[in-house]
Amino acid sequence: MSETRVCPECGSSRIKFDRKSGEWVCLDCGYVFDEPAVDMGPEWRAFDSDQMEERARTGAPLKETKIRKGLTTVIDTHNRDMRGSAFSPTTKAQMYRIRKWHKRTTVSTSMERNLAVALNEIRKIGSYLNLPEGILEEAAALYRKAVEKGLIRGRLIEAVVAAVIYAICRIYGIPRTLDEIAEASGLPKKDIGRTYRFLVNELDLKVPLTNPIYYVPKFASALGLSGEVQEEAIRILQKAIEKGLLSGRGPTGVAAAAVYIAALMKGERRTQKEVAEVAGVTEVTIRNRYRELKKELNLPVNA
DNA sequence: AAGACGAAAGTGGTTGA
DNA sequence: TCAACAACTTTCGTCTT
Repeated sequence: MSETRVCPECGSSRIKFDRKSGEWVCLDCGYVFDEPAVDMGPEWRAFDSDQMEERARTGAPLKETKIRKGLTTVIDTHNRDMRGSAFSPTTKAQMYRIRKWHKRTTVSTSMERNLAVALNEIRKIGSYLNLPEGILEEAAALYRKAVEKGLIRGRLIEAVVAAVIYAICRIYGIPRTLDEIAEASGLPKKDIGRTYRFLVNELDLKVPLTNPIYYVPKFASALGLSGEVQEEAIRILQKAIEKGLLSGRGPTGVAAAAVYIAALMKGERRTQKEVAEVAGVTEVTIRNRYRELKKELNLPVNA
């Protein structure tokens, strides 16, 4: 949060706070900043989920996400007043307009309710997977887009949320596998995958294919390996990418093999089983990738 | 005895007719 | 909609440390 803001559109530093809309606006080109003008976050910090629950004093109760909590009102269409006599044409027209707007505002709140449930779910999965705040914001934005396009109908909110999070993670290079998302959301992998593909199609998302390098730090730290090993593994992967060895291969398998080899080379040996465990693949896959990498890059692994 | 290796059969998902 | 297909898993026997 620096004081000297610069407009990303035109480079001007003449940024002003617009009280009406509550946003920061560039005076030269009218660019509106994304960030909320007010820090909506809590003034306290929580270091684990227990503290989070303990310290939070706002927000919806976690257990009680009942959709029908609000009362609903419907205006009838009899066009009679309380004594049963018919409305005059003027009143009738007025009532028509009232009904119209009543309906419209009700529809919009049902969307809000949908969004509220989804946001709750996003937070839940996000905290389970330790996702950064910005990613959750992006996920929420994408979900909103999906709702506006009417893509939720006939689908579980949870499934859409999981798919959205998976997509955002891939777009931003946060290494989370479909398996992890499935576990966090309690939904079968199959459903999430299907919904994910649907969203990618409908929303024209451009999702880059996962770079195995993203997984290296994750696996290495889970195995307690040094930074040197990480660097070596990344070097191996870069060479493999140059040689086009990775097409069609699962990114986790390749990353796991690279970490395994790097550990071997740096004398921090881990068994294939251990590596397979943290990577969520089998030993056999690691062996196959290992064989390919060793042969194609003729690596100096003691044999 | 544990880990590494590789062959063979099985599985779930994608693709193209 | 169905069959072919590639990647990956499971299982199991053998070899190495």
